[in-house]
Amino acid sequence: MEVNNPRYLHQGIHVITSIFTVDKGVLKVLLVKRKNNPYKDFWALTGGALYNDEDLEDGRNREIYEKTGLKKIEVKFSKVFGKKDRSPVMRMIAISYIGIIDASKVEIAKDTLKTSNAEWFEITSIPKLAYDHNEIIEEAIKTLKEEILKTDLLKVFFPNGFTLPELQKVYESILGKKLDRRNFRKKMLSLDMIIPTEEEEKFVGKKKAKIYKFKV
Amino acid sequence: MEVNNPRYLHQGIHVITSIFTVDKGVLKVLLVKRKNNPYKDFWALTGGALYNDEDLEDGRNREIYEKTGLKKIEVKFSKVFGKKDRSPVMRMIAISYIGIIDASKVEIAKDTLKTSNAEWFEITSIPKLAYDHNEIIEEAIKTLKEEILKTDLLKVFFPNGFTLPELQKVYESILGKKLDRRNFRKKMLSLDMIIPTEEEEKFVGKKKAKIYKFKV
DNA sequence: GCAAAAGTGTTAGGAGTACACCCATGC
DNA sequence: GCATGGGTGTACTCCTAACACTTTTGC
Repeated sequence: MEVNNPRYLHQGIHVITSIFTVDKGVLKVLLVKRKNNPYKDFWALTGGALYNDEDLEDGRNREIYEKTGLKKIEVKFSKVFGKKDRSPVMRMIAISYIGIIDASKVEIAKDTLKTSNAEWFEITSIPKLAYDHNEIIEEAIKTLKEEILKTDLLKVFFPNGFTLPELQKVYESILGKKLDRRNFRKKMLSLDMIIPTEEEEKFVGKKKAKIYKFKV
Repeated sequence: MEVNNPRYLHQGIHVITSIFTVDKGVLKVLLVKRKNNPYKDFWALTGGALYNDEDLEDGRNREIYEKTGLKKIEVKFSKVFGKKDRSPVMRMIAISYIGIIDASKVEIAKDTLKTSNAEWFEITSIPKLAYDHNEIIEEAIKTLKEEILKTDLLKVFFPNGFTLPELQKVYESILGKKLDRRNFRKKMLSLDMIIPTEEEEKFVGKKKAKIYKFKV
């Protein structure tokens, strides 16, 4: 490879994570406000340019940390975006991931080196974003809906266990549709992903539900 | 983004396609022999570095063309490879795709600007390849097995239609296992991907099989 | 006793898998 | 008539989806 061929110069890799949460039954995505050009003062997904001395996964985690203060987020790959003009500065490829956290349990840094704000936006009211991030979010939402049916991504909401009705509400919020209680229960138990505990809910003005946990 | 931050410099994107074929019931992958460093005289998958003035898909097609003379290959995305040291020259991310062609119907250029040879290798006897291409092929084979069950990638073998036993043999070669004739037929017909024609096989010393075509 | 939410079982349809026999052809 | 390979049907299992009644609790 002729490193100095001008056609190879000035290329980079964006590592971008669509971080979701469910807040009072509503699916939201975390957006940060950019301090710098390009797209100064635009809202954007968390992410940025990969360094040339770090693995892809490390760069992604670093970007999440730098722009939100969050560490150790479990993510899944979503898609690659490679239009030549997707960045106005230079040629950037984007590798897109999804993650999900419990917004009520974490503190998001609102003012960082590169961001002046951070907010949770309902996915039905996302503003015009920097770069092609609107398109990236759309694909990320599709990936999210597929992944929660195959993995235990949602365990972040229930570090101390959950009742099946609670879990079902989170699924319904993300999938955007009602599920049948009996079928949901059957499905979850058949996936071999959760186990019942001896505990029950407390202090509720109704029948107490049994508490489950995700398997380790 | 500070374009001149040294940590952003010298990065590039490999666009790599594992091109498969089935030849006399054996799954093979196309490898080319490199003329230049790094990995001079090593066998490698078809692919190379993306230019900074072309879309990802265009770069992938250009690389296939430059290294094999092939045009218009339909491909599917496989995986991203992002270890920081996967190239000894500079930091390169690899975007990996799969494709499949009928080796008997195309002429592969054996001597190009960057390659001194091109051969079909059985996937059970692949040599030590350039870069991390051995790992990329392994993942590509997984992707291939998934995709042929969901898409009409195999239509390249049958431009003039096919009988179900013929099609089944190709599936068996790729999946590496025998399939039940009755179940295969049911599955194929239920996928709504093929349609029967009025024709039959000719000149065979046995019962004539009906000829099918892939839907447009 | 009543409102609120949890828990439970059955049935029907579709997909996958396993398996055995008859049919058309060329020799 | 026999060897070769094509064509077909049935039964079982599993998963999905639709659907209604009973139980526990707090007030």
